[in-house]
Amino acid sequence: MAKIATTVYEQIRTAILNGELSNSERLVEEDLAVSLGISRTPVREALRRLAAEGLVDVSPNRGARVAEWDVHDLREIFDLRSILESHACELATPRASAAEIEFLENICSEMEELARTDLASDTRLPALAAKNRIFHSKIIEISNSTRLALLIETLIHVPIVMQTYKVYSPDALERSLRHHREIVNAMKAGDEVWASSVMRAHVLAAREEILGQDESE
Amino acid sequence: MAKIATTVYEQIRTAILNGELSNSERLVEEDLAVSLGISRTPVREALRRLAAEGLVDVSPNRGARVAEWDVHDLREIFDLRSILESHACELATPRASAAEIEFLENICSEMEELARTDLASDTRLPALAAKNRIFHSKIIEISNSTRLALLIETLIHVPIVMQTYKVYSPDALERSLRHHREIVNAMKAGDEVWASSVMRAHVLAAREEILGQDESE
DNA sequence: GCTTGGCTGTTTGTATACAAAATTTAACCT
DNA sequence: AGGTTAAATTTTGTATACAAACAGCCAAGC
Repeated sequence: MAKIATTVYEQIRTAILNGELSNSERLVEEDLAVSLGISRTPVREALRRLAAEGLVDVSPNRGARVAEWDVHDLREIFDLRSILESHACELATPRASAAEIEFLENICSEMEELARTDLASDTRLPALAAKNRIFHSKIIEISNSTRLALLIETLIHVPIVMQTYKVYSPDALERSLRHHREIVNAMKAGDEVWASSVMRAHVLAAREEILGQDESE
Repeated sequence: MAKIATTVYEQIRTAILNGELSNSERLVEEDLAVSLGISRTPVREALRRLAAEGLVDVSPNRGARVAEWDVHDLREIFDLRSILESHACELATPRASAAEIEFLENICSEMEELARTDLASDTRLPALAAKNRIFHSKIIEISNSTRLALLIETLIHVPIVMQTYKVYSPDALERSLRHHREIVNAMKAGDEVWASSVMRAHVLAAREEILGQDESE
């Protein structure tokens, strides 16, 4: 029952992230409002929030379009993620409690289990992506830096993370899961240099996996 | 004239940054609107933008307050700045043209000149802070990464940078200027590791200079 | 005396109405 | 026919009006 503006924000957001709104499509406030059965005011607020996040571009008096990113943008995003998430690891390592380590280990086990089984099911990839997201979020949470969390948040657009697993080869997937394990082991050992290095490699490996695919298009 | 929302956004922003709106003061939409002679709508938009930037906190149905930061927040900000700005240096170094290097050298000279003279004038510190900002911005611009620029932008709240120079001892000021020179030299030499290392040190030194003062309060 | 419940005033959230700007359409002139 | 201008339509920006949520307060009950 929360604010309509928040609801519509999430709706538009997921619509963009699922590719339902295609390339640089215009987002007319009135149209969105009537199609959602509400007024322009909350639509407007939602669009501004999306603009602040970089998911849509707005020009004065000319309205909003869904933002577009090319290979260069993706490189930037993964570069920055690799830096910021490895920093999160560095901060998190000396702070992580035994319970938190265990939590991360459980995620690892669950993901490994998912990867082994259910190869046919099309719920497998979304499930893996969701667990992956929890894993990374947890480390950021442990790092206990609100601003760092905020920066990474604005950088990670879920659809990309989602697609990550879509294009993953079985080999890349296994490497990814091994990275997760290694990160937790490093944190458990209290070795923040080790942990942050693996995280850096982890994100950069994902970058190459995705960009390799993209360039073949 | 341009959009009222943008104007009022800038007004509130500078008011906050100049400390005219004190500690976690409530920002009532109606009050701001009447005091500016406009309606609530653009005020609302301005407040949301400021919230996205982290300059104000808004709670649902409870309105906006100016955000507050403590020593811990400042540590976070400078830590992240040190990482991101040093990354900017790394990216900028192989890209910098001769003209851009010269531009940076000129800024260095101008700042050194300012530091030497005008010791009494109270325009000296604002002038130094302004040049300092241009120096850092230029490097970020050369790095040619829009997202990186965006992240740093959201991190740097001008008042803090301003205060930086206010609390600087003559010794710290000289070190800061020498850092700038060294950064440019490293970039000129095409040594991105050198350049980014100095930048990292530069920002971390600023952090200690400021936090040392803050903790004595 | 302390808590609890509802009342009132204030403030935010949403809807609608109107004004300004931009884009499209159409007509006009050469 | 082509291009230029002017009206018409669409769309954003701002103002206002109304509804819902919240905060403070007083009174009633335990």
